[in-house]
Amino acid sequence: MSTSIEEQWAELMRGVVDLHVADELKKKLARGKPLVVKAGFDPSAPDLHLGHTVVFRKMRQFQDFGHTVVFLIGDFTGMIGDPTGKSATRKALTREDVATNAETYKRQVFKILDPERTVVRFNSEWLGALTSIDVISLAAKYNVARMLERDDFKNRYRTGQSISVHEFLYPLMQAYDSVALKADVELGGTDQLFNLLVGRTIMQAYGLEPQCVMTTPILEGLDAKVEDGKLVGDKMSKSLGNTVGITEPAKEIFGKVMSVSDDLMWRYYELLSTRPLAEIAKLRADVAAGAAHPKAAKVALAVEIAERYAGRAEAEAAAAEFERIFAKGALPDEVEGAEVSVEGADRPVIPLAKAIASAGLAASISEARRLIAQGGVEVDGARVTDVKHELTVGEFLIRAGKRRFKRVRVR
RNA sequence: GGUGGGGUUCCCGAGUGGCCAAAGGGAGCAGACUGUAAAUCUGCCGUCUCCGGACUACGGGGGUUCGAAUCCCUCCCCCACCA
Repeated sequence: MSTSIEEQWAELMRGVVDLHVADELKKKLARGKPLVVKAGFDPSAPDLHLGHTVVFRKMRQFQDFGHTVVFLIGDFTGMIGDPTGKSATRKALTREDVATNAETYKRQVFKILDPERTVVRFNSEWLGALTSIDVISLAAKYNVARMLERDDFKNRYRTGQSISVHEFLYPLMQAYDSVALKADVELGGTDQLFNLLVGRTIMQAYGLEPQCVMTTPILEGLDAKVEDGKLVGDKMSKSLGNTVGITEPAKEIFGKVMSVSDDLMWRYYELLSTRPLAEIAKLRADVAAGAAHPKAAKVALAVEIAERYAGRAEAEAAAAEFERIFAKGALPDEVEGAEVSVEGADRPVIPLAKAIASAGLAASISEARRLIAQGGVEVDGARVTDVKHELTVGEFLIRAGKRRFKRVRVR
């Protein structure tokens, strides 16, 4: 806790979208006592990606300044189901599921968080103990008009779509978590703003000092692009296939980060890098002025991220291999093997297109033919453009496109 | 419950009897260029092929027709507005 409040402040505000209320937070920090920083997570199967890490990084910053982070697993609220549209009744998780998922969370999340300063809690602990009377008196502390201010509810109410009564209970339960934990700060994505603010109101109703609320942005997916000077793109999400999972191998993490557009790179720098903002700003200015190379900047970012989740040696190896394959056009470290059979004893050959398809280098023979015709195929280092090319018995190194290689044995 | 609008190739979306393997966009892939799997440009983008073609495809099933994604019947599923 030797860091000055001013220094803490600058880092803590980094990448933050909403903060309620700045003065209160300053006051809390000024007391010099470790704050209780809470963030809640759904107990369904966690498969964390970089998008989730934005809030984890913010949690880590608090830890680095000596504060205590409560990693709250919403096993009880998970049973209510987050009120988001009509997403069919979610299947209830068993106690074992929750326990397994919690372990998975820990394994992944401690790549970022400091285990020493993290307290893992489950909200069934206190929510499960509430009686009906308790729940009703909790419900009495908030009113429907304000509940309907939430965008999601507002829209559904306006258009006459259904809002189940229990959905109103979800934010209240989440708020009660803050009461139970006496949270000083609650963190969440911008989509959580309303729920987090309910926490403030409810805490006050229980006679507690209200928590401060801080939201972090929803990270754009790998495919985000810049149009008219603005970053546009969907959020990073598993179902959109534009994620980088934090348990992926270094090679994947590195390659995926490298595939991000130059514009998006700066956004990732801001939200995912641990480098000081001033340093990033300088790097960006240097790149813009031609004094620094954008590729070098991207490599540095990709290494930083890959290193954090896959280890230093792995990250460096991934970077080296990337350079070798894409910049110099050399072979990857390991080339997978595949076996294909010739057409028959009387004709001991196989059309190249067919070999490519059955070796799994192309989805179909037609696709393999196109690939050949377009000049995307090399056999033992020599480009083959003849669609009718045939391979005889033997072993060949086949390259299909830029990054698919296989050592194919024809027999 | 009533009324209206829909379900098309990976996604969005045009097509309302033959010129439709089906416009356009996105995604994806390849090539060129480069600074990278950025950006940009060009091309490809159902399957199989003895490269002549053949086959499969427009929610499911049935029918009309020489011929249907397009017309008719029926079933299933969505969405919008009204109560």
